[in-house]
Amino acid sequence: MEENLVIVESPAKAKTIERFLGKEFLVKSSYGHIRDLAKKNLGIDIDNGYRPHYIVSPDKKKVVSELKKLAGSAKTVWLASDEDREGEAIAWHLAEVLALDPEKTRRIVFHEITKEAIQEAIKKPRGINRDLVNAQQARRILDRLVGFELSPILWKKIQPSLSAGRVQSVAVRLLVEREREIMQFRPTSSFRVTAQFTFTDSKAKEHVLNAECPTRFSTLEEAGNFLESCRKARFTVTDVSSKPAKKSPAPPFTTSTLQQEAGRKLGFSVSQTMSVAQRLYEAGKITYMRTDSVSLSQMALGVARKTITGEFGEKYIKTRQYKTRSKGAQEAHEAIRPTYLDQKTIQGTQTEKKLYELIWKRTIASQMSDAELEKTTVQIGISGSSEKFTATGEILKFDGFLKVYRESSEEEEEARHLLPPVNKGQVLDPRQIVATEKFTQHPPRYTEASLVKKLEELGIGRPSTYAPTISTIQQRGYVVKEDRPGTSREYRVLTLKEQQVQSETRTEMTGSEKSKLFPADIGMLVTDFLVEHFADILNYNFTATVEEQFDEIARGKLDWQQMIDRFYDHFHRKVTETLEQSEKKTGERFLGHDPVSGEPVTVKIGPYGPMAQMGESGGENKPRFASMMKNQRIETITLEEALRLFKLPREVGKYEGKEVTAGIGRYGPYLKYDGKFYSLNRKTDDPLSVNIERAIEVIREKTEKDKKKVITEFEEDPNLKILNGRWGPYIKYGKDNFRIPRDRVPEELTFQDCKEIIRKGKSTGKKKS
DNA sequence: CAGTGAGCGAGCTTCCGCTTGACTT
Repeated sequence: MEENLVIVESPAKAKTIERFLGKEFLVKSSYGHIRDLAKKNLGIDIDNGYRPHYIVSPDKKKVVSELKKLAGSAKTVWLASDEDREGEAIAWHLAEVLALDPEKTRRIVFHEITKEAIQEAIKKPRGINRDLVNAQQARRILDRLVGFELSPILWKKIQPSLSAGRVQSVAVRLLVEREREIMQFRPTSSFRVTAQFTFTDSKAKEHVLNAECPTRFSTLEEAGNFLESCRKARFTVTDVSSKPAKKSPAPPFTTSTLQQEAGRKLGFSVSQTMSVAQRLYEAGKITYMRTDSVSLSQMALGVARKTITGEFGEKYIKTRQYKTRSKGAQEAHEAIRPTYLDQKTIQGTQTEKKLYELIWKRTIASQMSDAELEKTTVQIGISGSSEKFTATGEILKFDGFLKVYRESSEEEEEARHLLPPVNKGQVLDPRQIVATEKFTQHPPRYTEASLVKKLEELGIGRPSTYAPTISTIQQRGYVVKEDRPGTSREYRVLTLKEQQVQSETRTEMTGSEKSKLFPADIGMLVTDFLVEHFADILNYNFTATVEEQFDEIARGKLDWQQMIDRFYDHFHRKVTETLEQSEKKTGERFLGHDPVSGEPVTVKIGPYGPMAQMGESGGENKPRFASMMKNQRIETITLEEALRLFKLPREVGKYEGKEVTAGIGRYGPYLKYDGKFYSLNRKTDDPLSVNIERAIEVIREKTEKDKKKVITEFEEDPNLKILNGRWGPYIKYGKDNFRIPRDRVPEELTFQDCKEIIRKGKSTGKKKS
């Protein structure tokens, strides 16, 4: 029996700490929260002071019973969960569920995982901070109330299975509003003039100097006039000035900045970054990856100094301690850094290595000297004109941290080079002067990582929820992540060369997008609905406002039930009102009349997604319906595009004497042949124009695949089959599926074998909550 | 992997934040 049981949140942390504490200490993990509100009937007794009804989460039953046993036999139980609101609540739930005797229970916290810090913590135990626990309960209850009262309104008024919440609904709103800005955006153009000059120095060496006119000309005519005025002009250097500049490194990684940089530099998605980081953490290579803190431990700072001295020398060192500036940060952990900073690389997969090296570089760079630059500006006068040209250059005097790490924004900057040695008074020869038409850009669409950044700035969501939030809004269909091709656009160019001005038109690609988040129709509809009825919750400051109140609760200045009551009173009234009064929302938009029948054509969200309708329900003729295509949007589809949809399903041709038709169904575009359905490729096949050759190809491919799908069929019972599925072979019996034991060969199973497996094994399907 | 249509039925869906494996129809 162990004298002492220490409980932390993460098993990897438990392993490390156990090494520091010695034999009398057994360190175990709770795997995060062990209890949560019951899912049935809200899990909150509203009439009894919002009393929460907690139950042990099904997947935590095992952990809890093990901890209970160990706690019973230990002399002292040390609750060492994180020092933030959630951590305090975990400690409290543990004390409750394990029925810990207060006499033998101690609450401790440490900020670094080092032997000293932990031993220090053991010397200074305290009790559980009930105010902090209450702040967490208020947070939890508020989120449950909002989520479980808003979502059912959406099921009734818009579509089943939709969801709304304090965090996700605001995330979608950000995307919807940005998309609307982009839709309304009209680019304007102006002309940018650049010049290439040459001159020879005293040693008769020729140099090239690139310069730009700071004035933008709004029309082709103005740009032309300017070039005309340059035709016979003299160009003289009127001023050369230099000034020093500095660049400082970025702070070490937090969850959010790691996600951003891994996205930009390595092309990782937010969830990919987190799972690679998790593996690095579990292998002991990096510190905890869900953190909002930018601070480094004293120990880490020391090792950083040593490593930098060894790698680059003394003058590259500048020890810095960063302070977090993001709202609502709780800083229970360190920044994300390598556990051993003297390890520049590690063993592992390619992705693990890449992410580790990124973290190493960022951490080391944060402790290095500023880069020193010299910025030079050259002014060039034009005779007979008040306009001028300027040339700028940058020289790196001392690289400092840039030796190891550049933020992506710095990388993207044009590589500025050294200017040629010009002096004031130097006369320049114009080789060519070019006026190019440039268009203004619409505001950028969000990527996964830039959305996380925005949420963090607004104080919405936590490091542990950024990745899940991003996937939830995609799963609900509110948002899609995709690439979109650009369109070509013409732009005009004027070139002055050898005293001649020439005009031409060129084309460029514009507006192409890669891995961007686009709101779908349902996301726009739900957002509009929520903003209309629950403006306060959809407000970007809602979280910040309630966070202030949670903080007051944590400081013992506000009663949590009072706070919730004040919120719920107003909120619930709005809920009832909306359920009673608001109409079902379909986002219907009228497009025009069908030129053939004269029937009205509308688009809206139907029970199976966005659809077009011709004719009115309840009118003389039954209305016709057609699903919209994946790339069409209710807000932007035209009458012509909608009319084309009604041409489906259409006959494609004949194959072996039987008719092949094409249409769009619930699961995308399809072919129908001989009573069976064949999916078309969403991206490359268009059911409106697909030809019979392609159709036959699709049908043949599918037939081939289906042949391989069935491994065995039984005469004894046609309901029983051995099939090849997504996760390998399995047994299908009626509606239920069964796994095949690992030691059996699927091809050799007999009817009796299968019956046996079915009898023994319970279905792998449907899980109970 | 399967399923391809426009409201009968019965009952379910849903939130945010902590944390990892188990194992998907």
